[in-house]
Amino acid sequence: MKKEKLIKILKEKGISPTLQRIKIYEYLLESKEHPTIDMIYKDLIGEIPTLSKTTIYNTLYLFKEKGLVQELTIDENEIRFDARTDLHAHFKCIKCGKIFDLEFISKDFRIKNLENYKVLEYHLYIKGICPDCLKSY
Amino acid sequence: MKKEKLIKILKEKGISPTLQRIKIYEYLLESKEHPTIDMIYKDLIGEIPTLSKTTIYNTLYLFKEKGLVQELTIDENEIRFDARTDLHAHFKCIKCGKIFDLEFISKDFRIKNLENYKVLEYHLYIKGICPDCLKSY
DNA sequence: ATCATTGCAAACACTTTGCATACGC
DNA sequence: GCGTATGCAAAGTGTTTGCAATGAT
Repeated sequence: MKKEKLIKILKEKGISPTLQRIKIYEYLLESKEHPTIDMIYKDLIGEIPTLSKTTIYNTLYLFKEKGLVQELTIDENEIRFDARTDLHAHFKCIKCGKIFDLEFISKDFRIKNLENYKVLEYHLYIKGICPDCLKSY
Repeated sequence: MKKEKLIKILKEKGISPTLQRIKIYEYLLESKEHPTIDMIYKDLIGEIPTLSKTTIYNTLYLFKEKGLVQELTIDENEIRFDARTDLHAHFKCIKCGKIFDLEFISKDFRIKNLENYKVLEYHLYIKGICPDCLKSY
């Protein structure tokens, strides 16, 4: 995605497009890995040598607040972020630790008494072994 | 549930029924709160004054390995455990932090290419505001 | 000059590890 | 007595906080 487009998206959400924010958002969009804070940090510190993890935390929680990213809690230890905010499922491989996006063909789950709750987020997490790890068994 | 029954269940799973393990399992079964390690610790330290968190960790991961409990990752900060291992959904209230069990009326979600993966666990997590917190708005 | 943003360093909180002690057959 | 279970203390890891420095208008 072009840098101008990214800046436009950030501005539309009311986020002032600083270098750090642009780079972090760009990274999230391009990475298909649902990166952790640490992954983002390690990959961007080359480009932005003064980058701190604090800024990444600040930025991602700001993005989340503005509805630009979603936070995943599929992982036991670390928080992960996803720039896709539409409804899709996530698969975590217990062998390699990777997290994959999965698409719904149909999603018709009805839940008892859910009308009494105010729903803000849905997360479907599936854990198991991914195709690659199954092969090398 | 009677203590004898608990001991029987533990033995059937190949877990030697020590006092700590019985109490922790009993607590999990009776609590509807999907407690964190800390909640278990605080509530049982009165009964078992020498109890340590290490033992609670050991015990719960042993239980998990034996299929007696499931681990929830709905929470950002803490791991929670649930003695119900059948498929049901979990709701986390972002106001009060409580976690509720929700029952499926129907669950027909089909996911693209899932046949390439080996599925071990499903988790449906919903976040929002619970009925009680909605009232006091 | 003022306000927002960044980022270092310290503090925190939860979890894991190492190892010595205690328990049970 | 020997293997298992327990639990203290220390270390480890991810996250949050306080605050000073920087940057933008």
